[in-house]
Amino acid sequence: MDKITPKAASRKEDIISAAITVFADLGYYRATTAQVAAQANISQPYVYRFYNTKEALLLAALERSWDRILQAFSSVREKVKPEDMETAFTEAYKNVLRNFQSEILLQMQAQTIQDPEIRKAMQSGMKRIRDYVLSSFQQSGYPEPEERTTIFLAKGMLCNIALAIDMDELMPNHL
Amino acid sequence: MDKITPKAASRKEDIISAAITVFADLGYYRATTAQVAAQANISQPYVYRFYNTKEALLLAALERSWDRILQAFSSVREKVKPEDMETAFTEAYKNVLRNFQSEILLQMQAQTIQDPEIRKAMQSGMKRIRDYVLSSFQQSGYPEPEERTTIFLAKGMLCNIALAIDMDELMPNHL
DNA sequence: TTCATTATTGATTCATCAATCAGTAATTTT
DNA sequence: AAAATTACTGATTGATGAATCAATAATGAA
Repeated sequence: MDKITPKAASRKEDIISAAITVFADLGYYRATTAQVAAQANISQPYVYRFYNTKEALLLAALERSWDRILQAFSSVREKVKPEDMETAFTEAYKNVLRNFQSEILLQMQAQTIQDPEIRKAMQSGMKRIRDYVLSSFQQSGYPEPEERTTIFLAKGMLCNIALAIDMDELMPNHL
Repeated sequence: MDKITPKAASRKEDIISAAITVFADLGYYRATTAQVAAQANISQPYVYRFYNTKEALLLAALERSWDRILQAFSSVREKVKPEDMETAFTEAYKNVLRNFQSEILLQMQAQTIQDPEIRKAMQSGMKRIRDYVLSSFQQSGYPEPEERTTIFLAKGMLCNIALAIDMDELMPNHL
């Protein structure tokens, strides 16, 4: 039956946090479940009580990282005047980069993993973000919202890279 | 003394090609030197006659991938009128993506590898490209060449991602 | 307190892989 | 054709890691 007790639920969260840190730092394939366990202060086998495979853990970690970005944008959309939408989104993303670097690095890792399950997760995450940004730009009455969305996303991706390889010169000016 | 015979030089190239394919496909850490060797039709130990470590092989592969892009741009710059520069660069990059997908995927992999040697290689590769594009845009008399270079690179990076996760909707229109 | 459920781990397994070594074939030089 | 150099491989090693199992501790209910 395996009921989900509060304690177990919080363990799951701990493990995801640990996985994000370790995977981002070492790379998914090089990182070991033992390192994730250590980071979460539990034993290696116990990880498998919550995630049946290393890949399931990666998927959970990715889900959190996509939720994070969407959450950041959606908390902005309520508060801000239409004409400030893009600037506000940019600020929101800057904060995600500052406070959740590892989640972004993890996404970058996952971009190049060819496994179908991972690929699906990345596609759907990317689509959620794009759709949200596009519809926000449309609602804000921006001209050429598609092109503007593309450029917004493109700058975001360049930003990720600048962060990952530690090259400030690469950062888009205002980001 | 280990003189470099023509045969050895061509073996080195074969191994790099094989490494690019295998690393891009499986990921650097998951890929094995035996798989690289198989792809190059040689035995696994023989790889080590040319590259002393797996990482040295990755560095060589990365160098080729950066050279490829610079080569593509520089062969364009000679042939094209200043006002067509950006469009021509875009076309040139499109061709690289078409014909050397694996090299791009490999670069994406390397973006998230934290090792100092790899990081240095990525920084210097990225810098070479950016400097070349920027100076080309400047020579072409484009207004705001920095901003234009940034957007050009940003769209390129988004393009890479669209390729990697197989999402055509993400592709910048004209690319 | 006893029983049941939930939380957790030590020890192990089986597989895999980077790197080395010690040697054999092929080719070139003399 | 012998010697020397270059090309190449089989076998091995030592380490490591995902996943499983069998068990023990802790917690809560009856």
